Amino acid sequence: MPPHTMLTRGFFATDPVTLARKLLGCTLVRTLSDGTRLAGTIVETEAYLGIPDTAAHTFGGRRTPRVASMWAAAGTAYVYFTYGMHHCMNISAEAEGIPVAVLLRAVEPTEGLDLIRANRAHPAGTKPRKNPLTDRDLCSGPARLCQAFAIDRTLDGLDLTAGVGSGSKPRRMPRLGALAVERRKTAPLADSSIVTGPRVGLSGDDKWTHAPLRFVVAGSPYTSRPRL
DNA sequence: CATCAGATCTGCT
DNA sequence: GCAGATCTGATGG
Repeated sequence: MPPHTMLTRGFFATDPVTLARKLLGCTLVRTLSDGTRLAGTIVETEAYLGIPDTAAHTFGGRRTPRVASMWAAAGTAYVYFTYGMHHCMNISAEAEGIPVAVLLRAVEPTEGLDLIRANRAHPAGTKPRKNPLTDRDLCSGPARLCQAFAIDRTLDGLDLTAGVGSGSKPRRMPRLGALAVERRKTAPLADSSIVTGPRVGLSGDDKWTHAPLRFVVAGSPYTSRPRL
């Protein structure tokens, strides 16, 4: 990916609600070790507000090795494993020491469709899928998009800005550019084309459970369920 | 389309 | 031990 299309640290160094909105329409890019490029347009995000947010992994100031990336500098990948078989990818926001992040919930795949389909049809170490997949089911969910893009814990802690801009050092620097976000070529999406709703999969029942912290591109058929 | 059980593992109690 | 920012296949309308 040409350097000028990468997002800088400054892009991510804002509050998670702002970042969740700004990320819509940007391109998630996964470059495999053999150079294969997988990409998709981000169409759904969720903001997690950290210490006061009962639904956030860092609620109450929790700071364990697993959630270290949420405390890291803006633009750090936070990839966690859950339900015994799924990965989910977030991008940390705000400055180092402020444990907030944005969960990537769905993308519209645009490059590397053949491999994306293969990754979803027959995930590594599992039995091949029984039923056929439609294109809109390829990346319409946080765990689905990780499967499609071969994103797992080895990418946790990666600096998505790859050193562009100023800021602190990344926690980890494995394969440079293995994971990145490209900026939108045009202006950010207008508020009128962003629909909000409550976050998905929360079991609580407080103001955080129902807060409109989920953001989707209006009318996109590539978002997850429940549709807004 | 809606609901539901099962899969399967990590982190924390 | 147990709950969890999930997904799939099956069943019923």
